[in-house]
This record gives sequence, structure tokens and C-alpha cells, in this order.
Amino acid sequence: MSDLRTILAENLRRLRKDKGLSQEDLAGLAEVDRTYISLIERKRNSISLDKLEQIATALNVEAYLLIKP
Amino acid sequence: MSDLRTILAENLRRLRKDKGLSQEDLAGLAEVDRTYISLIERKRNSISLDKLEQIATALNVEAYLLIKP
DNA sequence: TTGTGACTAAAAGTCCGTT
DNA sequence: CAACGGACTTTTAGTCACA
Repeated sequence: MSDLRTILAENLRRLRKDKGLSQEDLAGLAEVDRTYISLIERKRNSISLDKLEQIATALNVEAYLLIKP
Repeated sequence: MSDLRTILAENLRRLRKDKGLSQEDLAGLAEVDRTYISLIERKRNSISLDKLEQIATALNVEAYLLIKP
């Protein structure tokens, strides 16, 4: 199974909420589509490294922390 | 210049060499084409989370370590 | 043993919406 | 505010012959 999708979904949602951001807020900061954040949090797709980096930057965290259990 | 593609390329090559594996050996273990490993090490594409996990499993390491600086 | 261009198939990612 | 759908474009996945 895709454990990493679950880990990412959980980490992302936690970090996003901690910063008081909506999916749309984060999408704006990361310059990705609004629906895309939703897809990740629902584990519907296998995000690319480039997008992972964009989102990590928007959240001000190191990218690897997004997929660290 | 330490974007995720570069970090992954370096970590992957280092881990692979440490285990004395050729690109072809690793490809076999990870069940991907040999040239695909070559593409990653040359930073040609932004690999997906699923593929990252597949390769991490083949190397017996946690996936996040592949993209940790 | 690895790098590379060329190519098709598949999946990511966007943009319009509605519930 | 978030889940979700459809239709679309862009990028990755995957493979080959050859250098």
C-alpha cells in the first residue's frame, strides 16, 4: 500500500491546521490549484517531488518532514 | 542549488554505491527499468511519492531519508 | 556500466463547476 | 470550508536501441 500517501496526508493536514490555513490559503501560498491540496489530503494522488517542495516551502518546513512518519 | 531532485540524486547514488549495487541491480530490486534509475540520478524528472517509496523499499531505508539533505 | 533521445501510455495537476 | 466530478493540459512512467 501507499503508506507515504497516508503519512503525507496526515502531516500536511496537521501542519496546515496548526498554521490556521484553509486548503485554499495554502494552495495560494504554494501556487498550486485549490483542488490539489484536497486531493493530497484525501490520498488520491502520488504527488511529485517538485510539488512536495513547493508545498513544504509554503509551510516553511523541510520537505522531508512532510513524509517522515 | 540543493533542490529535492539534487538531494535525491545524491542520496540515491550514495546509498546504491554503499550497497555495491549497479543501477541495473537496484532496478531489479525496485522492479523498475534500469534507465529509470539513471533518469533519477541525472535529475531528469520529478518522481512521484509512490516511486520514491518503491525505491526506498528496495534499498531498505525509510523513504524520507532519500530526500533528507 | 551508465547516459541519452525518442517515443507512447499513464498519471499528475489545473480549471471549471456543484454539493 | 471541504469533498467531489468532468474535461482538460502537462509531466512522469516506462521502454528501446544505441553511444
